[in-house]
Amino acid sequence: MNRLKPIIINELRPIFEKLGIDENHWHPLIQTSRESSQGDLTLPCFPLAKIVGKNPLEIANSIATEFPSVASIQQCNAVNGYVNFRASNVWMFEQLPSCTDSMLEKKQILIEHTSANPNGPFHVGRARNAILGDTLVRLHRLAGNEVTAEYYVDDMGKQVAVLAWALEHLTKEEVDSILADKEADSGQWEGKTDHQSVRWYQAAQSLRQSSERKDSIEEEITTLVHASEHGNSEVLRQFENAYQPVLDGMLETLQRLGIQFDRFTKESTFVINGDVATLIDTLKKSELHGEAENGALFLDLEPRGLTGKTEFFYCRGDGSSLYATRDIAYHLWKWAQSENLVNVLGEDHKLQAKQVGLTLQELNSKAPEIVFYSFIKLPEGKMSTRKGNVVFMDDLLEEAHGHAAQVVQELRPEYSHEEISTIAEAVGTSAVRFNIIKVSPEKGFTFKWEDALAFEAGSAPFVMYAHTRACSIKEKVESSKKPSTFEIEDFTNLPEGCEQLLRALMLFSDQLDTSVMENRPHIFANYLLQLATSYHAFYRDCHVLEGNEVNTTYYAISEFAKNALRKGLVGLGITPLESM
RNA sequence: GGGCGUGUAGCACAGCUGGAUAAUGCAUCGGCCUCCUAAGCCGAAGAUCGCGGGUUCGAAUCCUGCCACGCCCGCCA
Repeated sequence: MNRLKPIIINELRPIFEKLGIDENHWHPLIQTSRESSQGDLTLPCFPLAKIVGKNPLEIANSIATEFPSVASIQQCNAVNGYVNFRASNVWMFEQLPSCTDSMLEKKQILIEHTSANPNGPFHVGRARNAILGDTLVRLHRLAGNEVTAEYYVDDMGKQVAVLAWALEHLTKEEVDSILADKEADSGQWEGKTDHQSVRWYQAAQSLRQSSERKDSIEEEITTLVHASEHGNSEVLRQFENAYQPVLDGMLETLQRLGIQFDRFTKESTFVINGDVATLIDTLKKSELHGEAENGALFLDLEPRGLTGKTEFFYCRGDGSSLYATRDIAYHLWKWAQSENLVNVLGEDHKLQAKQVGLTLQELNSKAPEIVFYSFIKLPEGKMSTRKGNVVFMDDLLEEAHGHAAQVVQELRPEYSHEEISTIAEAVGTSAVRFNIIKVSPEKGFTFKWEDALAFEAGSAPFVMYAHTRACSIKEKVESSKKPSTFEIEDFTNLPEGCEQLLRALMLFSDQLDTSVMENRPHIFANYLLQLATSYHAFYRDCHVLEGNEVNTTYYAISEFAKNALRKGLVGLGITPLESM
């Protein structure tokens, strides 16, 4: 309804000039109505009462009385000190072709997300990052922004080192015997590289903890880590051979969720090309610079507002860099690639991100925008690969597919196996995505199968179904032979469901823009539920096909809604289906 | 101990730059397929918005104290 604002403001201007109230006072008061039954936009007059020394009810009344009659506004009335404006049906109908267009200025943006260590299969704990990140990518694209989706590959450091060490030193038999006391692998994912490699990683983790060899193993791993951090190309190649198959497996899983990346940037890049060394030299010259007894270097960020432990270490005593140091080098590089940066990070990275951001500012660069999210827990508690307390994304998606197939089978027994499988895949993956994306990221999230696989109202299939109904109408209209048509000429008295849908469509760009501006996809997800609900109401009240007659007005509205639904679904990474 | 976040019906969740009767879904109870796909629609019931103070014409929303839960406070990544 933001498109209605300029119209209203135009008409209000002379009225407020007469009242002697400055634009700065009344302009920002105009807001979307809380109660849509009252109107579309509302102007509360309470704050104005003080300025002119009048009763707010009086002010509201006089504004409403003086408000001229305009084609775009159906109604302007005063209630309890509020002035309510209601858009006219004709105006809304005219707006339909452009209702999905974002009103924001287009920008260039680099979104880094997921960036999970390639040391094992994707689990649902990591899924929130990937789904949140990918949805942001999609919504920014829907809003017309030029987006690069980027994955930062952690190709050095301890986790990869452990994996590389294990692959070099352990045979399959050794791995099997070390993991023998663990729950047996179902074997379902035997052919998938990430599931294979993770067994070596787990075996190594087990040895590091309890075997007699643990000290020597630790030493070997530490040697590898340090070699990688000094840019040792042979070790880095060994690492790559270890992690690449795992990463490929993870990406395969993500692909199934519709998640893809434009670019992969390796952490080691900035060690090898000297950026990290240059950065360390620069930081040494900072006025915040400090040095520990063993030669390790830090920045004291206290003067920049950090509290608690304010030393931020960027260089070890042996001269090697730390993860955060490389991250800063990476960010300096990213700023050269794009005007806007967004990172998606777990809440455990808050302090780290603060340190990186402050240091970037210290270097006359900027801190990126960051979307933080809380972790996904399981009902049994925190997810932990070591304890085997994980739900693998592959298992989840398989389960979702199976469950969806069962539902389709029951609901549409006439469909072929292939049709059922296609629908089940779309419904299953979409439901998983939607289940995670519809809640605000800072909210703690407990993963429950029953929620992920709930296909009723409030879920992805609910929205998909609205789209399907619209597709079905289109097909019926197109296949009916030379239907007679009629259109509605009087828009003043449309059925409730029709008005509701028009109103919902008018909110598309508002909601998309807010969602994109604030980087909060759940806003748009919830809006899409509202849009679907409204379409169902329209479907209930307005029949496009009545006998052999096509109501072209309704048909036009249905088509615009179908388009909006499709765009919205794609924006959330949900697969729009023609039939389901 | 310090920092950040969360606390809204039985469950889950929206609303948080202060505004009207706190929105939605699940679960519960009742109704709708001779009518474009019932994965839908209609209705009922269900909320001391964690607790206490404060600011205000007006507080779920802002301030403050307390309580509960989560995350962080590595020369790890």
